[in-house]
Amino acid sequence: MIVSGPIALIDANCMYCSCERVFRPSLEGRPLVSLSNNDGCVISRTAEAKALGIKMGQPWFQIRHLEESAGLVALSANFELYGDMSARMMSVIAQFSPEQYIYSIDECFLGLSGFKRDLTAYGQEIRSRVLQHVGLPTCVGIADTLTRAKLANAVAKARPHWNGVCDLTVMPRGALATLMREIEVGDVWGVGRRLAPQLKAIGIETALDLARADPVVLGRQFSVVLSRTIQELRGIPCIELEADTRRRKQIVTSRSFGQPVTSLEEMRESIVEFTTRSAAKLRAQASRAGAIQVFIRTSPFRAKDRPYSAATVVQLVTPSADTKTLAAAALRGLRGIFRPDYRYAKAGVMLLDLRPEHVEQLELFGPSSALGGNEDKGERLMKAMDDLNLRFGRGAVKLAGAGTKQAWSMKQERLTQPYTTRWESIPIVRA
DNA sequence: TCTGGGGTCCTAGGACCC
DNA sequence: TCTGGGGTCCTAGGACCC
Repeated sequence: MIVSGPIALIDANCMYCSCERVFRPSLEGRPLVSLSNNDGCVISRTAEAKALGIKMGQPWFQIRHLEESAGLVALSANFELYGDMSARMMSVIAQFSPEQYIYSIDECFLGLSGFKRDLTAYGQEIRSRVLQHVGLPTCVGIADTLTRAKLANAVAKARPHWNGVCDLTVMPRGALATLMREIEVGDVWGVGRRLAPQLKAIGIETALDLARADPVVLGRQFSVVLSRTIQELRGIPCIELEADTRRRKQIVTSRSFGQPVTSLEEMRESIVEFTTRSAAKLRAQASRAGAIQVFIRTSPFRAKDRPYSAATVVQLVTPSADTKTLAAAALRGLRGIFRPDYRYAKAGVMLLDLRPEHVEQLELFGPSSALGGNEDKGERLMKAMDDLNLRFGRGAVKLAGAGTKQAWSMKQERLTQPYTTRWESIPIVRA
């Protein structure tokens, strides 16, 4: 979708931290970070935290001292809250265009072709309505290609005098060139930390340098992805967004453990748990998996531990969305790769070869649902499990194999309430 | 002591086919 | 000294994104 005409990219400012501030206004103006699972590292930071020199992805233990010395506040990531706030934000933004593409939890593209109006003013309207209805601050970038819209958004965010909206479609060529000369090549969407130094080595330092480079030559030297980025920077659209984003091509559930796992018993529990979660996501998108991958590994950061990392893919005879079937396959895979006497730091499962549930390839040998197998009963059981877990919270009903103690589960010592999704957590304001 | 999780796309190379 | 050529499919790994 979104093939031509102006595109807006709307993106929440430090989304996770802003969500927390909505429900704890006292955090306004203070340095605040949101921590990844296991309270491992920083995944969102406010301007005040950034000013303290805190980097994206920085390990928490390295900056912990700033709590005392600089009044830093750190909270465990509360994805239940952020997901719900995201849905609210997206539905407000959807009121502004029939063409919306949700790109991630905190940003979406809007198609604005045919809009005969001042787009900068329109961007301001979007910002103020999202702020009023959801409480989240946003920035808006407008341009003729996705890559330029990303660039415009970054400018709107970084430079206060734009007041949160930057529209490149009305910018004179000379001014645009000047702007692009001020942006490092590594900050261009699609140029990551591997590519950036290589480009700089051949004299391409800024977004403008990249826009003026030869897409054919660089395409050959690096990749077609980069040549598309160049075209997009020049204002020629060539990156397509898929209309159907809801149906994933693979589903992963993995976690770092709160404490090292050494026993097969505990590892089996975690694998059943991860499979359970993946299978629920699979059913929610009405798909089945043709294969499941299991992976386990020790910590890459602990020099004292002997390193070990392994993965294996187990093919299913018939594609399935049944938690029991998938868990059995995952445990078979685990048996093949598990080695005793290692301190495992992380494990996960990945559902692969996904296909819509109504497309069924019958098994050549053996029973199948169409031939009077057990599938129907299993499907009803899964549906009942999903319904119960939706109503009473995830984990209300699960396989016994997932264990009840879950000593390996992650640390979340600074978790806030899911203010918008649980009755008992809804904030009550006393006058 | 303590370093996240979930995705997509592209490419190179091997297996296999005629 | 001699060793085909062209195609497809699959997988692992790399790069990128948020």
